[in-house]
Amino acid sequence: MTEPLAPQYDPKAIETPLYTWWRDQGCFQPRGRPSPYVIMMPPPNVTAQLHMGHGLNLSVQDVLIRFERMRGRDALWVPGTDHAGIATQNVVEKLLAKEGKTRFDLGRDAFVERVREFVAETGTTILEQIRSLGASCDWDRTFYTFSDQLSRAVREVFVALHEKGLIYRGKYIINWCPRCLTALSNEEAEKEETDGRIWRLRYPLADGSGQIVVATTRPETMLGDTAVAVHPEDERYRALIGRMIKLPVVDRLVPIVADAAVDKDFGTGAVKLTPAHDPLDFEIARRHDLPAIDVMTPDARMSDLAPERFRGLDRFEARKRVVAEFEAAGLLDRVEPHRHAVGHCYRCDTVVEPRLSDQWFVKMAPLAQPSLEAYRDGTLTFVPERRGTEYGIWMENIRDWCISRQIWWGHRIPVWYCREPACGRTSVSRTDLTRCPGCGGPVDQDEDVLDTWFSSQLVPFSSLGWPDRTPDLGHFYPGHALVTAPEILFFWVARMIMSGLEFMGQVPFTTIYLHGTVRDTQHRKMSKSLGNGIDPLDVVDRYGADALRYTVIGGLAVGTDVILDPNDLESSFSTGRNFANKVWNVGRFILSNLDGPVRPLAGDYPDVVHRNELSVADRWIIARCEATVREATEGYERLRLNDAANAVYRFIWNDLADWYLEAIKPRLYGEQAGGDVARAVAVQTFDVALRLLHPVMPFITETLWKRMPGRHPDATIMLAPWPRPDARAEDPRALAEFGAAQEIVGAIRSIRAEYNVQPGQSIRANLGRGGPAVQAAIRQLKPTIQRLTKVSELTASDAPTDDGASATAVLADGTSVTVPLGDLVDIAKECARLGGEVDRLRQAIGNQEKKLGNEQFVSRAPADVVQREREKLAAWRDQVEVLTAKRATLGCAS
RNA sequence: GGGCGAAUAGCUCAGCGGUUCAGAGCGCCUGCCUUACACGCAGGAUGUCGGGGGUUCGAAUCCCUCUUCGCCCA
Repeated sequence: MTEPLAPQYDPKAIETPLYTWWRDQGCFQPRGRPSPYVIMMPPPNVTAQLHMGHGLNLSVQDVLIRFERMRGRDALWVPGTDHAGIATQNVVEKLLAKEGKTRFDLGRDAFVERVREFVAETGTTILEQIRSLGASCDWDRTFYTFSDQLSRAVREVFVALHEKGLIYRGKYIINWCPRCLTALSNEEAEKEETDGRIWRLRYPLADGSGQIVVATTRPETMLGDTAVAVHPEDERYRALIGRMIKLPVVDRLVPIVADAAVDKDFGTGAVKLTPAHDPLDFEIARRHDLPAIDVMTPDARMSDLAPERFRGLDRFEARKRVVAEFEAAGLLDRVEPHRHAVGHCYRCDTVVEPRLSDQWFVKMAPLAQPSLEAYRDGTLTFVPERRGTEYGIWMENIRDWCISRQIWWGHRIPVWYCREPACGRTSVSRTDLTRCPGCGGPVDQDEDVLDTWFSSQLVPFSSLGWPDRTPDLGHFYPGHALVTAPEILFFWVARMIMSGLEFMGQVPFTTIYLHGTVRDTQHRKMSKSLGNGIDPLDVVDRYGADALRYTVIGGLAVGTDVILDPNDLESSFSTGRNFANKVWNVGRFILSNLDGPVRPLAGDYPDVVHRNELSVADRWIIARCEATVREATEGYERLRLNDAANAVYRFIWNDLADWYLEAIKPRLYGEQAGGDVARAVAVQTFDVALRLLHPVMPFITETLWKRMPGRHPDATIMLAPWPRPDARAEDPRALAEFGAAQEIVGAIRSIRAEYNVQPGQSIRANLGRGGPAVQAAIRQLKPTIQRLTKVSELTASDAPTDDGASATAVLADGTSVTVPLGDLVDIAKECARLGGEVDRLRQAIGNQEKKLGNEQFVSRAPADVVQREREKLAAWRDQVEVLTAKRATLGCAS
């Protein structure tokens, strides 16, 4: 640990061993303190590979958990994986397809076994990948939604809800994926804006006395039509209500019915009713006692209930044929383009087919009510706020949740049907049944499995041991923050809240942080199929986890997306990488300038540094450090992580490195007295900065922190106390005085650059007598100013210089900064430059005079504002005076 | 169709309910390998804060409207 540090930060040499060390030391585990702070990781799918979305999501969680851990909370971050029913089944089916097999060739048991093997092999890959990001989660508590423990919770919840009458089975229109061959919930059927068409079809009246034109976006479903509906108050059709239609193509007689659910203004105002293939039609049909004819097979081909010539045709092929037949018969009124939202399967993007089928549902309204309350009464906080509005609207319009899936990979529905026709009893059971509890006859378990989210929603308590009342459950429930992407607000977050309230009586977390999405420079979501993804492991490999973390956290304003360029990782992550290197070198510089014990800055020690030993620069950096503690702490607390990260960035780079370390070099090198004090201040403020930065950049901060003097080998920054604000460190005077010195240095450097003074060349400079801050700066920081500007002789005098060939700048308070430059000065150029300044100021003065001459402003604006504006005007007038005097000296033409 | 959000330097974004707020990072230009860092140092350029209207002494900042883009829900 004492070998010299490399001039460039090399994350590779550090990160993996450090992560292992942390883990071995048990740093990621809670310590049994009284105030827990808990985050549940949104479990990635067992089939998932780490992508930047995870990178962002995990970085945020780790920042929060590390922050709270350092603040003394008993921090627990629980990792886990999701068995991901459809997704995983799809993956394995694809593998089988390569062998020319289907899951049906294997049979259910063998297939499930096959998936289990697959998961056993690859299911934890992503968890290992997560480690390379530095995630400080408690691996001993890793959960898996399909483990025995969590499966028990799933079954308990199903049975309990059923006992409460909140789970029912019925024949309804659900979203069906014809590729996955399963039902989907409303949330899983993602609406996508699609350019489609409206076909207007003529339906002749049965008696040949006329026709009615219906509008549809799915003509093929007319094969299953059982009625035509119009609005009861629609004058156009009133006379037709009750008459019969002879359906073309299928030659079926169907009635015209009236129902208020029909939208008079859509299409022609007359709709065809296909109860087996449309939810609204289904509702209307129920009210009118109309039959439902299912004309499609599960894979969306025309079924035996369609006319023979259509049977076996794909739905889109059937659409063309139906339209062609209408056209041939002269019954196609017209076709219009139409943009509408079409449901797509969220796993395979196939167009979802509304389909009539027998499914299990959860009755949601009773569960939603308390969850809505928890939002309204402020128990739940959404970040950003507007997500709460979405949540509220969704809860208010809650619809029942279709939870059965016709797949094989998942929690099988714990329902058994008696095979004895005489009994036929349906049993819902916590334990597996082999005999009917009623008649003792043989039973068959329901074929379906549960929606994956049915188990994910339980994670906040099932991962802690529920339904057993474990110590973990008592200590760590309810949790605190939930960090995820807004896409799964309804899928997952809302349902966790509902189940948490139902089964634990308390919301599972109180803060819901919904971060943005990682996109490419064209603002497209990163995805495998677009090939615009960024592999976080690749980024970590090249620039280190800290660079990745700083880049995404620092660039993440609340609720906005993170834009990264997959084609230029260098420019995407250079901010983070460069900053890591800066931190490294600040540490390297400080450490390499420690030649002995470092005096403490505070505390009851004989060698403690007394306040009167501190220079202005020392007091300035201490005050700046203090301000940074406040800013960063507030940023983390308010989940404005970018503000926190950027505050520390500015402190380390712009204050500590650019100014303070430069200012104290003479003291460190022994050219000036006070080296020991400078070392003490540098060590102390850097130590604070490392702690403030640790949540965002854990590896580099730990590495440097451990090398700071007097550190015990087992100490870790992860458990170092969070810096506390200390009002005694505030120092407005030091801020003003050092600020004045910074201004002076800036002015002289500008002049040097303007006139191309060689960097090595010394110059002279004179400062006019300015305000108190400038005077104090000259008195106390003269050597620093000279050093930073390479000025050999710095005078302070209001007397005009004898050398007219000089360049001049003027500070905000009217202090003139004059640099005699002899031949280097081009008088004409200097005159023009100063003239430009004067013009600019005069214009500002004019505006300011107008503002202050305005009665309304002076009387209505707050007094301190007016006062400040007056001072501004006075300062500008001073500046003009100084500049015009200088122009006179140079003999500039006015 | 309904609801919501965004539009600020070449790029990505801050600016958290009005009067030093016109900023940061990256990029760009100039000069420097100054014994921590060229992943660096110093200096510099760039924006009628999407258009229009309004409220006000004063508006990127509040209100209305239009345009463009994005998200959610029907």
